[in-house]
Order: sequence, then C-alpha cells, then structure tokens
Amino acid sequence: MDYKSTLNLPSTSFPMKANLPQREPDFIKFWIDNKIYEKALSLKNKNKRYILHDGPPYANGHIHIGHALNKILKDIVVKNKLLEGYYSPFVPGWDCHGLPIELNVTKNLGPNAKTTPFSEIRKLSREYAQKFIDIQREEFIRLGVFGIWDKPYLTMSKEYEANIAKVLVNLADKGVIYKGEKPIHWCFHCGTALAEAEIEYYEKESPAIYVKFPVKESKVNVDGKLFVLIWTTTPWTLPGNVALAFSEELEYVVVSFDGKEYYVLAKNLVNEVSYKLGKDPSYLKDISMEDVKSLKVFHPFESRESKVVFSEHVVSDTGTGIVHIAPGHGIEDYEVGVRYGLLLLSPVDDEGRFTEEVSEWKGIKVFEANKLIVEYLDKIGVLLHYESYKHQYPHCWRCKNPVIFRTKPQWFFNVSEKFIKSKALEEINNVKWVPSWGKNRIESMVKNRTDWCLSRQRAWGVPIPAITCKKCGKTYLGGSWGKHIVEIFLRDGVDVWFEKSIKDLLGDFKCDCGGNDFEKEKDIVDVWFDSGVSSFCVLDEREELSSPADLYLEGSDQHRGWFQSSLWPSIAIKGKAPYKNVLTHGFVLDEQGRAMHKSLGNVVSPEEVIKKYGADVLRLWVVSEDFTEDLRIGDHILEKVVDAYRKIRNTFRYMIANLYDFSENDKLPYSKLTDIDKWVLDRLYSVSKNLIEYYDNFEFNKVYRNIYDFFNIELSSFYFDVLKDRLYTGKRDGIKRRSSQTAMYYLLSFMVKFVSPILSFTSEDVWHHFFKDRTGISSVFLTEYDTIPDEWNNKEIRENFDTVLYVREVVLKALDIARRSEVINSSLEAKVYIDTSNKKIKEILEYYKDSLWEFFIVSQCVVESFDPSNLIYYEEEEIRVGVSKAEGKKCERCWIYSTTVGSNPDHPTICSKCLEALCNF
RNA sequence: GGGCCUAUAGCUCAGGUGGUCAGAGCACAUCCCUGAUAAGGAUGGGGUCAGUGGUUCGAAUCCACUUGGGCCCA
Repeated sequence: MDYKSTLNLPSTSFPMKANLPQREPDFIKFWIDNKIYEKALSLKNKNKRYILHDGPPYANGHIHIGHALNKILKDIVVKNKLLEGYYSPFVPGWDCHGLPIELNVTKNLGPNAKTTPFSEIRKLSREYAQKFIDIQREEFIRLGVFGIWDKPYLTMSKEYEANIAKVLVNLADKGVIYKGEKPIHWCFHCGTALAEAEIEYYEKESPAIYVKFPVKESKVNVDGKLFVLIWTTTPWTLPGNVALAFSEELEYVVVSFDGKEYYVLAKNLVNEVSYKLGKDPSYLKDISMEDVKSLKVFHPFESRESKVVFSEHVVSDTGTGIVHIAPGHGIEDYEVGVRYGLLLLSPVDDEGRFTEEVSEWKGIKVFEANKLIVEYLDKIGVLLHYESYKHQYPHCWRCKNPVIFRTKPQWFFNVSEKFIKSKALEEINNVKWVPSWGKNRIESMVKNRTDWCLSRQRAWGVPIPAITCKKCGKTYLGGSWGKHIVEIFLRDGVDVWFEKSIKDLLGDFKCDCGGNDFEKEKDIVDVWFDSGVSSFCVLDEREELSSPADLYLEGSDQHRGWFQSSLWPSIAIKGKAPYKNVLTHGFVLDEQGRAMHKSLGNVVSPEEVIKKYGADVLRLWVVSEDFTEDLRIGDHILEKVVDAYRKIRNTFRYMIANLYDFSENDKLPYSKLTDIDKWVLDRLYSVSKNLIEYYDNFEFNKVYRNIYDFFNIELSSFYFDVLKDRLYTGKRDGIKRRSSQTAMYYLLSFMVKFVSPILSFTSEDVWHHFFKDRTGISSVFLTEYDTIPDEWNNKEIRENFDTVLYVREVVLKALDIARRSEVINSSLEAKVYIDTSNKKIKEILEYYKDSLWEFFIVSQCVVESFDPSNLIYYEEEEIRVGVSKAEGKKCERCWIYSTTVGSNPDHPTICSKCLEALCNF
C-alpha cells in the first residue's frame, strides 16, 4: 500500500521562489486599480489621525538610495499606523524651485541663455521640474510606498506659490523681515550675482602683501613704533577694512627686525616673515591676550580705527595670524562684522570700479587698483613686504573671469531677534527628537544661527512682492500692500509679478508720501523658505491634514536644513514648532563605510537593487540596519538580506501549506489546545506586544530582529519541526492536529500583518494566497492588527517549556555524539534516556513524559535512572542523557521506530499510532 | 580648522548606573534528513570589544588623546 498518500502533507500554490522583480509590479497594479490605500484611509476616516509630513525631495534627477531609505521608512510608519487603526494620510511632496533646476535649464539653452526672458526660463524650469516629479513618483511607487500620489504637493503649484508669498507677507507684518546688506559673489564681467554652485576655482596670481597697521594705544611697551602686521592677497579690499581679527587660540609676539619698528604677529609665523624679509629678528617678546586686547589700531590710510576682534576662522598656517576684516568683501568677514556690529563698506559698483567713497582710486577697476594701492602703501611707509602669490581663486563659471565679493541689498529673516530665538529653543524642548542627540544638534545650530538671508538674484522661484517708492524711497512688503498683492497672487498666480507692469499690479495703492510710481523687487525668495513654509501651505491648507504634524522624518543633514527652515516661520507666526516628533536617519555608505561617489564606482542605486532582488529586499535591508546611524549597502550585505528574506518567506509558506485543509470553523478554543501550542501562543503574545512597542518607538531594527529570531529559533527550528509528525501523520481532524493548526492560524494571521509594513509585497502575496478568500478582505492593508488575547499569556507553560527546551539542548548534543559515533543517523532512530538530580526539572519532565519523544523528535524517550554503559552518554550540569538505538522497527508510514510495527497482519509495516490514523482515512 | 555622530566575531546587531559581558542570529565548517526539498534539522570553530594612555582592587562599559568613517559648517 502507498502509505505516503495517506499523509496530510503540506500543500500550497504559494511559490517558494518569490521572483520579486517580476511579480512586484502586479501587486502595485492591484493596489492602484483597487485603490487600496484610498479604501484603507476611508475605512479609518473617523479614527484618530497620525500625520507624517513629507519633506519634499528636490525634483531633479532620479531617486538615489538615500531617497529610497527615506521613503521606505516613512512608508513603514504610515502603514504601521494604518494597521494600528489610525487615519494616516501620506501626502508626498516635491521641492521644485531653485538654482540647480534653473542652471540645468540655462545650460540647455547654451549661449541663448543670456537673452532668454525671465518668463521663458521660468516656463522651462517648470517643465523640467514636472518631468522629474513624474519620474520620481513612479520610482517611489515602485518601492511599494503608499501615498496620495495623484494629489501630491508641489512647491511650484499655483496655490503653493501664492501661499509662500502669503507667509512671507505675514512674517513682514510680524516685523521679522528686514532689508540689509550682505556680500555676495559678483561677476562684474557678466554684471550678475553668482551662487556658490556657479563658482569654479582656478589658480590665479595675486599680489600678496604684508601691511603695517599703526597702533595708537596699548599696554605693550616697546622702544619704537608699534604696528599690527597683516597679510592679504586682495589689496583692493583694504579701503573696506574696519577691523583686525585675532585668534584666541594663538599666541602672539612683538617682533622687530631693525630696532625701530615693532610688529605684533602670531608666534609661530615669525619664522616665515623673517624668511621672507631675509632678516633675523633683533627683538622678540611674547605678549599676553590681555595685551592684544589693549591694542587700539588705526587704518593705515583711512582716518578711522581698525577694531581688534576675535574669530575662530583665524589660523596660523600662512600670513601673520591676524586677518584684515572687510565685512563687505567676504562671508567670514561679514559674519565677524555682524557679531561685532562693524561698519559694512562696499565701495565697488556693478562694473567692479571703486565708487566715490574711495576718492583716491575712484572709477578704477579693483584688480587694476591692486597695483596702485600697493604702490601707495609703500609710499606712505606701511608696506613691509610684497610678493606675487599663486592660489585658488573663485571664477565665474560662465565667463571664467575672477569674481569678487561685494554687498548688495538683501532681505533677511530676523531669527537672531531675542524673542524668536528663545521661543525656538523653548519649542525644541517640547519636541521629541529621535535619536535624542538630534536635539542637542539642532539646539546648538539654532543658538549660533545668524539672520536668514531670504533673497536670491534668480529667476526660478517665488518673487518677493516688495515695492519701493521712486519718489521717497520707502519700501513696502507687508501691510495693506501685502494683503493686496497676496490676493492677486492667490487669484492669478505669482507669475503676474513677472508678466504684468507695476502699474497693473498696484491697484489704487499709494505711497505714504503720495507717490504712485514704484519699482518692483527683482529678487526671489530662497528655496529653503519654500519648503520651510510647507506646514502652512500643506498641513494648514489640506483638509485631510493638520499642523503641527505628528512626525517629520528626514536625514540628519536636515537639522541644518528643513527642520530649521520649518521651525523659524512657524515660531514667528504661531509661536509653535510645526512638528511633535522629529526622527532622523543616517546616510547610506558602501560596504567599506565610505560615502558613495561616482568616481569611486561604489554607488548602489535603488533601481539596480529592485531589478536584481526586488523592492521587498530593499525594504528588508532598511530594517535590517540601525537607521539612526549611517547604513551600509553592497552586494555582500544584500545577499545576507536575501537569505533572511527567504527564511521569512519560507516560514510563511510552511504555515500556508499546513493550513490547506483548515478553516475558521476548525479552530479550537484555547482551553482545548495542547501545551506546545499554548506555548507558541505565549511566545506570539510576547512577540506581538514587543513588536507594537518597537513599531511605536520607531525601533524597526528591533522589529526585524524580533520577527527574524522568532521565525528562526522558536518556529522553524523547534515548533514547526516538532509539529511535522502530528500534522503529517496524525488524524486529519484529530485534536492534536487541529490544536496545532489553530495556533498556526493565529501565527500566520498575526505575523503577516506585523510584517506587512516592511515586506509589503510578500505580505500581500501571503494574504492573497490564504486570507483573501477566507475573510473576503482583498488586501492585508485593509485590516488591522489582531487583538492579543490575554489568556495567551501563560506563565506556567512558559516556565515548563523553558525547562523542556533547556533539556532539549542537552539531548541534541547527545544525539549529535550518537550520530557521529554512527549509532544513529536520523534522530528518529534513537531512544533517549534522561535522568536528573534536579527535582524541579525531573517533575516537569515526568509531567511531559508522554510528549518528550515528540519534542525531541526521537522514537522513544524515558525519564528514569539508567546505566550509562552500552549507551552513548552525555551530561551537562545536572542533566544526564543516554542514547541507544530505538526499539522495534521503523514504521513505513510515520518513520518512527515502534515495537507495535507488524502487530496488524493487514498492515505489517506500520505502527499502531498510524493504524489508528488510518481508521478514518 | 570647528560642532555633532560613529568604531564589539565574515555580516547585521545585543551588551541601563564599570565586576560570569565577551553574547545573539545569520554566514562558514562538519554531520543528519530527503514527507517545508534551489527547503528542513544538529553540532562546532570564530572577536586582545579601532589604537594609546589614564581613573579604579577591577573597563568593551568612565576620562583624555590618536586613527578611520559619516553629516553639517568653516
């Protein structure tokens, strides 16, 4: 007889091989065609909200692995909240304005760029951004990310743009926007301001000079004239000098080479100066920081003081350890100037010529003036040394000419204003930062933050709707004018600013002085402001959303970026942070822990990973690492993730296959379950509690670990292995089999849901193969986590099995020895003897004595004192184990050895247990 | 150059307030099974906890410095 056909072997069409790259698109199609996310949301419409607000990626280029990491993490949060029963709408966004897009557009225009009108550049930029929004949207969807993809927010949408202007006007009304000056890169050849990205560094030859600044007063006593010595490669910036910066980290000395003139400079640069002069010092003395602070220094040719200040940016690798400060001609200088309240001079016009403020060289281009200034310094006796110096210098990317720093009027957001800054710091304290050091990080950045320069001299962005009266020079941004122009923007879009004349926009607005002839502001607002006001333009505007958001989740670089740009406007207008929780993730590095660079050839793209392994593998990778730190990725790491994926998939498959003949009606009540099934439900109870806690704390790596370990240790290697006998050979609807199937049904139902925020495709695959028809629910994402019955929490069973499992370890070692001694091959060929002096253990073993053979997967197991001779013997701690060949013959059906084999002449090759099972076959 | 973060077996990770803390899973090797089968099970070998120097009776765990790596600034 063919006994194999009488077994209840696992049966399923759920494929072992996932074939994710090919099959995942079908699930995406299913989700989209059946509007699964929309349905899930509408099911939870009345429930508590959970708002994760998307930080908009820049609409330029394809997504990289960092984008994938970010969106997958967000998706895990959103799906988990959905399954917890929250209404969690995810509205994806894109950052659309800004220089990189404008540059790509103008690059494509080639030499025509200069003559292309603003409005055309804006139109092309808009098309360019839209193209990449469409590309990136498909790429995000391919990752399995749920979101309201057909209604994302775009910072270039008509409403969003108008709202940007509205928030800006609101801020102006709050009195935190002001007009000031700031140095910018300027190409006087092209007559335009340049952004950092438009600067190229080339070698340039400049005059390097040592200049003596006369000291008028000090505590330093020398027998001659005292000077502070500086070194510069831009003599033309000297007319703008207002200060001399020292470093508190350096030591200074007074040195003389001729006994007549004495110079203050950094101690460790004396040798360099001495070498250049070709003279040894005739006098050298340390001076204290107090001495330095006592110096009252004057400008070498202007009749004003050159103030002594201190700055960290002063170093002693070259020069004199004292830096001449011209706040109008350098960013660092400017910042020092802001800190010390220094005069801001920028006596240079658009063509790079000195203005009349510098009467001596008025009208002369600054680079040509260099030579004249050096000659002049020499003439008045303050030039110590001159040489030609080659160094890296910024040049215009377009015309390749050297650029300069000069100041232009700019719009600022006054964040250093006391009230705003202290309010911001207070609010930072009310936000939960994950990981916790994020708070420290943003706090120190906020503390040191200087005013935010909002204006950009560009085309692709939202105009700053300010006007200046030509008659009296008064500038308007907020007030009734602001209200008026925002109304127009909301109705017609911000493009009218560029397209219409000021007269058309003005309405009946008049200047306080009575004038009605105005000039339009040409600058646009910084892109960081665009995304920074998203809580106003998205959370406050869209019905399904609200502010403050429950969560912002971005890379740790956003402490400087979006988290801050979002904080300031919200603080200034609402007095509140726009978020309750802020979670940051690290950066994705290669397997060696190095940043990815095209030149290193170590870039891993999400597209490649999906093509080779599938999105679920990428999703599993995300949680297999600790995302609060930097993450590593590469083929070796991904292979490991694939292994883990296979294990999880197979565990699901095993459950599905063994439940092929089980339905809800076959479920047994908890009280009827066998102990091992009660044990596994106790494990499921504790795993479930853990998982919910881990999910809520964003500890996804622990979620992964807990699931993976549960599948490997408890389920695969013990529970499922033990179950095989009763599932395959037991009576089809026998109590033991149904008991285990009941537990397995819960395992499958609970775990497929817990896994679904991570392995969304695979979970849906499982759902469709098993639960869809049984429940009538078409998607796992239309369900919620199962409630965890408290009766599963069974301390007694747990403790019993702790003991059983401990003894099992010892037994397995004994079996291994028996196997290596060639006493047995399969563990079913063994009979096991166990004895222990531990009363408690013995009690438990005796209680389970009829099940031990099953737990250990052997044919016979006895608990009694035994003679170890003639047995394979092993002991550990108090456990003594003996192994011999099992008694009786191998049953052809269940493969267990039994003395009952042959007792029935009709079935001479099978055991009594199998005979019983066959009765109702 | 500065701020923040980071360094534990081949990989991914555990190791509150210092004293069985040198762990887990996977991978690997060897063996078993062939009724989860391009699956399943068992046993085993792997680390001077980046380095140096301190504090301490005692440090992976505290402190300092160094080195490597990352983010943000300069």
